[in-house]
Amino acid sequence: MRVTKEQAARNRDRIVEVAGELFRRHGFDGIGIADVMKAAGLTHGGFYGHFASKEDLAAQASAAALEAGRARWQRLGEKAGDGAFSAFVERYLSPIHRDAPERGCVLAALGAESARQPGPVRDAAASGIDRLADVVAGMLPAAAPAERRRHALAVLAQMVGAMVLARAAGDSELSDEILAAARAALEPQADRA
Amino acid sequence: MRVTKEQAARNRDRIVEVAGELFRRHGFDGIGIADVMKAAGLTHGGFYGHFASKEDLAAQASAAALEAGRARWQRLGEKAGDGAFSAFVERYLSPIHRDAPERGCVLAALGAESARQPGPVRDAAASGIDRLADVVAGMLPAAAPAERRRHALAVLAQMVGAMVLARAAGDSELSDEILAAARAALEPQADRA
DNA sequence: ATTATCTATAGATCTATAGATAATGC
DNA sequence: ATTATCTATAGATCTATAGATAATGC
Repeated sequence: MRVTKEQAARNRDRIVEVAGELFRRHGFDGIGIADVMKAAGLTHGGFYGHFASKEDLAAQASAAALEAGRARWQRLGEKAGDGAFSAFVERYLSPIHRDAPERGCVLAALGAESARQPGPVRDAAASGIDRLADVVAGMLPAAAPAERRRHALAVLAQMVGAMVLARAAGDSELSDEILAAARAALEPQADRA
Repeated sequence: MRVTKEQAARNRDRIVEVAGELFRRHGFDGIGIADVMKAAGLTHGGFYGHFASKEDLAAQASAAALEAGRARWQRLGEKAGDGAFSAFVERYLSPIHRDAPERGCVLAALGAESARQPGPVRDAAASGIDRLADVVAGMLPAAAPAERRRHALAVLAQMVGAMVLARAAGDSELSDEILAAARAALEPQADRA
């Protein structure tokens, strides 16, 4: 039953990864330790060798998924050059993102719930917002730093809110309408003063 | 133990009301039937005389709280006249709203979770978004109906997203920064073409 | 010998129901 | 007699732990 130290480390990483997906899809309270471990191909009892508690896992899974998202957005921005902001808006506000929350933005999937979680989970969310705002700011037209920061936070809010509402609207026509409305509001801002 | 028909109806309304508050504060999965009934001053077992299931209560509490919010926003708009949009933005994006989710916007508190709930709860959320967009549209500068609708949905998304992020950011400085950034982005739109 | 994982379970909590109780409303 | 509410509990689920197992790593 025992595995190598390297395999144990891989198992741990895998738990964090599948937990990130399952929490995003079902919410922190919608998934138990047993579900996570089963999805990772391990047994329930093995969990506490890797993590102190469910809260501990929630904090680590949040932080890891937020950082993975930030890195992906940054790569997208670097690849798209001048069109970075438009490419980002198109990608974020797509039906594909809406329909796959488990691989999408942590803030849209778990933002409201994170606010109710204990310290470490909240801290991960707050730090994630801060770093994502920096990435967005890098895609915006040149401006004074303070204005750029404000603009980035406002953009981030609009995208997260549009995704939350589009998902709440289910598979109705309204859902597509919300995504289109936010895209229409955001895209002109790619070359705003 | 038995009460009058009128009192029983009041009890039922009270259950819906306190459930709306408790769900907004703790999430659908963060509150049990026993908690709701205790807050309403009744016992656990009495619940199923009023509702078919927890899901049934969640749908009714969502619909009632969304409608109460819509009515309040509409009254605010009528009272503020030309300054309706600004007044609405100021009120919605206030620290007071952020710190009292149990009396605040259902979409910001439960939007992401509603998306994962069964049919009736989701339907209530979708219908709520639709009606709230109408109220917001009524506060916006005159324009072609289709453009007004798009604009209203984009505004709603930005406000809901800002509130979700401000709550996730906890009581950090970042939280106030997010609210201020969204206010700065929204208020010029009161007299946009 | 150490330790990563597994089996099994304790203890708490949650939804839902069954049956008793007692006051309303015919 | 009807019925709104209460007491009590069944059955499921969830977090966390204890002790056993077996393979690694000294």
